Amino acid sequence: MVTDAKTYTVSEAARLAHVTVRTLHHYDEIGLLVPSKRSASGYRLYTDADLRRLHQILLLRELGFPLETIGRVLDDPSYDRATALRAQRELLVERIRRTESVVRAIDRALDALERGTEMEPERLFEGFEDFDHAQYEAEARERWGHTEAYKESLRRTRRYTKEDWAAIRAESEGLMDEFAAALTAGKSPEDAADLAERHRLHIERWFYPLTREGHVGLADLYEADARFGKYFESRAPGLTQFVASAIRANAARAGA
Amino acid sequence: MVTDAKTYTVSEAARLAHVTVRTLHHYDEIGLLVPSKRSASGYRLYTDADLRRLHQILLLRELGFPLETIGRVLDDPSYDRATALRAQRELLVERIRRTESVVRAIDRALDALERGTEMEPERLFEGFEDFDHAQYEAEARERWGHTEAYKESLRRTRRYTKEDWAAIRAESEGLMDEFAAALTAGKSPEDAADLAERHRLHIERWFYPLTREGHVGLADLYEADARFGKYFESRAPGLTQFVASAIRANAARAGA
DNA sequence: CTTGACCCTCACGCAACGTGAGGGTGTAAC
DNA sequence: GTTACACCCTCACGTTGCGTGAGGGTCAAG
Repeated sequence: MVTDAKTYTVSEAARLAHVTVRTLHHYDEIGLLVPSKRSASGYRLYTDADLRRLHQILLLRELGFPLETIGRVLDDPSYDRATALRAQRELLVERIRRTESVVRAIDRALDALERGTEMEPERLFEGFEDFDHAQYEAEARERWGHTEAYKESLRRTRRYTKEDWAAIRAESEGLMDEFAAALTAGKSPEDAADLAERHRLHIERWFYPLTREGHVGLADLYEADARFGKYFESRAPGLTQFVASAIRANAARAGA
Repeated sequence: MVTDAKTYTVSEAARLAHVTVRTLHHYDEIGLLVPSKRSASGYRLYTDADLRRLHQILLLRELGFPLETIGRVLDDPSYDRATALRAQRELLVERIRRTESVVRAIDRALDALERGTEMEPERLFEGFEDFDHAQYEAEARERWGHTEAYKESLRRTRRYTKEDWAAIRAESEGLMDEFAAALTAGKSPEDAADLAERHRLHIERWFYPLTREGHVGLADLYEADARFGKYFESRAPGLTQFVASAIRANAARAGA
């Protein structure tokens, strides 16, 4: 691939992308979008590749993801632009559907107004049940390691109801509780291997196929990502390490 | 109208509207949505009317308006729910169109990827040219006083291009510059009446029919709303009062 | 050289909540 | 009556993602 010689100044890039210069400064500052070049006088110079990354950033931002998450996604070794674009497309289509739902609720409200009747509150707020970002994100975090896995989980989860999500959450929380209990009871990671296996099956059932090798990769992710650490540690100090070790113990005994 | 006996606790209202309890606390705190009742123990109790107001809040929030603006709109004496719903509907439909545009840009990006070609940057970011809230807001501020006027201006402005907006802004800025120059030169508001007339015609041309009486109402708004004050004062100290007085002088001489 | 548009870094401030802390209320079960 | 649990209150620190200057440098045209 030929080196891209065309560059844009910060204001040019901002204008093209419909964002502010300050936004681009900020993204540079936090390492989200660092311009590929700087002029001799220190001016930021953005390349086409930079603009493509910016496009991804704006798509995910539009979908409501926090910048920190966006950065992690884009920097993941398994990140693949085509797959990401497709996934983002699906989420955007879903968003359109929801907005259409809001519009229909407006129509019904206008209708009720003209008839002098009242709408049920639930129907008034249709379309506002935005997908739960925390939920999506927690689950998404378990996916990012595997792009194909992400795709598969998207295929599956798109049809999940609130009840499904509630069940997923209950099951997940239950497993975490049991991990915490095992740790508190002084058990070793090897003793918790069954729990790890159940955890793996939980992901397999609800999200995507997960080999034990993949599970170990996930354990690495748990240890590396401070947000997982925060989640686990809030339950029991040392839980992150414990879960990760249990996962490794599970993989090791399967290999035995 | 019969008094509405049905009430909802804060969590019930939050669940119905798909927002958090904290959000409702916050809205109460800032006076945006104050529950109609409180129980003997101090619990917030929301009525159906409260939920209808919340619906409006969420619609305008969804469209990107700041809460302060939302509050002003809903508290305006000329606020009319049906008209507001219709206007919001139109803005939401526009938003759907823009998101569809984003999706089409994704499709083109995927196409280019498969062909190994590159997209023009402008086309990559199509759909992200979100309507300029500051612009809309500045212009909307000139509308709120008259609901019919708002409707008319919406009808007109929906088809305005970026060039139109640029022209509007240039004209508006130009007028403001001339007002500031007149003030700085020590002219009286009476001497600036012609400018006021041009200002009135500017609004008539781009937004809605504006009588001189209506123009005076606008002058009142300029003086009453701190945000206008901020805008004018940033150009020249005392400009708010000057413009308002010029508008009144213009109306007075037309009556002479 | 001057002017005007653009560039840089630095940094205070804000909107809109999120997340506890600490304590009260209501209801059902024991 | 006590306990447990889910919900309620106010208070308040903190976060995210910029907006808005301040103060000064760069570039190109007149």
